This record gives sequence, structure tokens and C-alpha cells, in this order.
Amino acid sequence: MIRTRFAPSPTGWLHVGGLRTALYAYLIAKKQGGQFLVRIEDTDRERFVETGTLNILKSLSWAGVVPDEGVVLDAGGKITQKGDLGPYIQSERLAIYKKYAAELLDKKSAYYCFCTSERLEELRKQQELNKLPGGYDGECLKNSTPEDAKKRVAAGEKHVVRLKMPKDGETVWHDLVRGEVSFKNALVDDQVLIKSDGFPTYHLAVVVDDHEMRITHVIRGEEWVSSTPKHIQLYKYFGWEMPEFAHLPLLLNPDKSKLSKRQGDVAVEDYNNKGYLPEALINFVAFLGWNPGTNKEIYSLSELVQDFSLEKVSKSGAVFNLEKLNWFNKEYLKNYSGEKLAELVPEFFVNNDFYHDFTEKLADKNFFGKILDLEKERVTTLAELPAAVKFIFKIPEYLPEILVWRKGTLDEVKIILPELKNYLENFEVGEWNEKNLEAKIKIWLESKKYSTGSVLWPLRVALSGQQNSPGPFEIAAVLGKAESLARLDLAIRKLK
RNA sequence: GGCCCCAUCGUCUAAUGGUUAGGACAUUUCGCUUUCAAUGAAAAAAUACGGGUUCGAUUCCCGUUGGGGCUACCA
Repeated sequence: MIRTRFAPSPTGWLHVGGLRTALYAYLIAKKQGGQFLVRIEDTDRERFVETGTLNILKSLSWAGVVPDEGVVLDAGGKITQKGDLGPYIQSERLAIYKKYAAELLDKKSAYYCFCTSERLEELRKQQELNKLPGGYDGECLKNSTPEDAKKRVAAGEKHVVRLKMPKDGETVWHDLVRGEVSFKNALVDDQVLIKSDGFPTYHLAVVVDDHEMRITHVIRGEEWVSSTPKHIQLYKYFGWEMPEFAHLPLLLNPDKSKLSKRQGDVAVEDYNNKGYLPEALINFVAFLGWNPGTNKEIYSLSELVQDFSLEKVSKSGAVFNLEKLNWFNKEYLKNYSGEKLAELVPEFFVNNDFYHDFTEKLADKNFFGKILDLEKERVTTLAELPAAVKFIFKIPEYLPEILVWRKGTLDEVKIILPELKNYLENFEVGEWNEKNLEAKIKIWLESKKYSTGSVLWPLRVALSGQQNSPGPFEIAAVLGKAESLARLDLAIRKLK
């Protein structure tokens, strides 16, 4: 049984890189009928953010990457824990880490260290100066016996627990994306396992938890590669079965540095707020470092589950390219039905003044959907929709000159528009819908020997008040007869 | 500085010891068309560099360069 996990720190919001990591972990588990869990790694009290966990969980849920176990959202959207191997929040597991640290101490696989931060800083400075590799020098291991150390601890002296790395040999593992990776043990630091505040560091906590929660595949970012030997050593000391490791390439800024807030949005909620569809973000992010090896690019989450494999994940970092995300978003947007969009977009409309005058009308999802259908393939995000459809509610101010087609004349328009209005007013066009309007108006214009553009351009501008807009028939259909005629009338008055 | 990793069009990437090095986004041109969008067709665009191995390397090896990660009592 495959079990993967996503283990974020609640330091703010979910990073898009984190979303990809979570997605890959989810896909690996789901592909083989396994489980995906979320664990919260809140051992750093200094960077802890109260709302962090909720934010992360909400973003995951928005994206559709929903955990089977661990820290999850309940039906009411509240944080809860699910599963028998918890707690799944590290700050609730302190006693467990203490127990395992004691075991390590007993086995002499770890030792107490009383060095001050000043001494450590000085040590680092000297190492840098002499161009030596960094890392703790083992002072407390050499200069005090375990018995002494125990006494000092009992006496209340401030201390940490350090991992005792072997000083010879090397640690090698077969990484699922990077192949064989090896480190000389002598260069691996005697990492702090328990901090002086009694909290474990990531390194102890991650190994203990992944073991206890029966994680089979550790999928995480490349930044963890160099600490993996420490983790492997811990597995060896404990005598635990090792999980598979897969270190994912980083997401990059356009200048190839590690994707950061400075150069654009990195939080999943930013993309949500900007009107990107979760399907688009997921599809896009899935293709940053992975592809199926075919030309298929549009992938739903369930299709990803089918086709994803770690072997096809590339080793090099991928630039987060907004243009491509925009394309994905448009691709999904235009395939949405207007009615479905009508459910999604209200949050983007509430801040627009014109919305309030039409709340009643917009409550009719069918009508609202028709309006959205008008513009959905002309915008890239949901957030652009309100401005794009605004002309339906309130015709913009426009200059009479724009009523003239580029191949037509002002005089011509002055004749055509009143004639057309007259025709629409007095003649039976059947039901006032796009199809009928198009058929009847085209017959009319042919009978009058007018060119298509000389009639449709001014009609469209009169209806939309804009040089660029959807076609005249679709607009007229949405507007209805009365409003359409009123707008034609306005145009005619403008021309006088 | 030390350790580790990476390197194909601007970007995401495919491919192979022998290919016209393929696709997508973006760009440009043309078509369709009442405008925009959508759409159809086309163009331009890459194997970082230097050595090997080989009949042949973009592919395998070494080096150089470039980029990145780590180098915390942060994750």
C-alpha cells in the first residue's frame, strides 16, 4: 500500500511549488490506490502563523488535492484530524519525539550539546576563513562523557541533542527522480535533533513521523537533497525500513532564481483571487517538470492520476511561465458553460458598482450565464469578466464616429441605422433570439443591397458602445428587444 | 569558500549513438470575418563551450562555463 504525504509548515499560505509537490504526492498515491495525507510541521514557533494551516488546507481543497488522512477540513470547513496514526500536527507529538531522542541518546547515536550560539557562530566564521567545510566540530562529544552530560542536563543547563553522524563511509540512495545520489558522511553535519526549547527539528520529526505514519514515498522539493543523508542515518539508527525518496526540481522565476514573491505571485490563493480556475493551475503546475511524453497537454486531475509517473519527472528546474498558465486558463474557461461560470464568478462581481443595480437579474443563473457566454472566450481570467460584460448593463459613453465602419461612410450610417431600427420595430422577426435575428437581418440587408459590414458594424457598435465586442446578434439576443431598440435609438440621436 | 545537483528553441518540454532535432506557449505572417476573441495555414526559433570514445554524438565519458540547492537550535 502506497502512502504519501504533504507536510507543509504553517508559515502563511500555500506556495505554488508546494501545490505541485502536494499534487505529485497525491498522484503517486492515487495512481496505485494508495493514500495521501497531510501533516502539519509546526515545530518552528517563530515562523508560525495562526491562520497558516487553514489557508493551506483551503488552497489544497480549492485545487482538488484532497487528503485522505491527517489534517483535513471537515464538512463545515473547519480543521480536523482524521486517521489512526495521529496526531498529525507535530506540536502535538512532542512526547513522541522526546521518546525517540532518548532512544538515540541511549544507543549513543546522539549526544547532548551545550555549545552556545556565540561559539557556534565563531566556529562557522573560522571554518569560512580557513575554507574548511562547515558543520559542528563535535566539541561536546569529545570533551564530556555521557554521564557528565546527563548531570548537566539534570542540573537544568541549556542544551540540544545532536545526531552523531558516522565520520567515515558515504551515504548513497537511489532517488526516484535523480537516480543515485551520494554524500560523504564526514561532510554531513551533526544536526541538532532536539532544540533547546524542547521542540524537535525538522530532521528528527520528519523521520519519526514518516515512519510512524507508514509513509512509503517521501516526495519533497530539491532543497532537501543535502539533508537526506541525515534522515537515512536516522532510519539506520532506529532500524526502520527506509521509504523511497523523490526530490522534485524547483520552480523558478523568469530569471531562473528560486521562485519568489518578489517577482510575482507565488501563493495559490493569489491565483484563486485573480480568477484562475483550479483545473488550469493544476494542469499547468503538473506540467512544470513532468509531461506524459505525448502531445496531449490538457489534463484533468483524474487523467493525471492515470498517466503520471515519477520516472518522467525532469531533473532541472522549471520557470513558472505566466503566459502558459494564461493559455491553460483560457482553454478551460472557454469550455465552461456560462451557467456553470455563473456559479463561480459572483465573488468577482460584488465589488463592481453596476452589479448592485442588477443583483436580481443576475440571480437568474440562466440569464447571467448567457451574459458570461458572450465574453468567456475573450478574457483570460474570471476577474476580467465583470469589466468585459459591463456594457450589457450600462452602455458606455462613445463617440458617434465609431459607428462608422472602416469601409463605410457617416452618411451611409445615418440612413442605415434608422432603417434597420424601423425594420426591427415593425417587422416580425419571430422570437427575439440570436438565430432569428441573424437570419432576418441578413435577408433584410441583402434585399436592401447593403454590404454585410456596413450594417453589422454600426449595429454592433450601437448595441455595445464599443469598437470591439461580441457579435451584434448575440448581444441583441441577451439585451432583449426593448433595450436593443433603445440603444439603436441612442445611436441615431448621436448621429444627428 | 565547501558539499550536492542541473544544462535541447525566449519559456515548458519530446527524441535518438545515424532524425529535415518533434510538440506546446509566446512572437511574426497569411486566411476566415462586421470588430475583438476564437479558429485554420505558415514562418522564425534550440542541443552552452572544449576535449575525448566512436565509422558517426545532441545523446556516453572528462573538463570548462553557467545556473541552482544546501551550508541554522527554519522548514
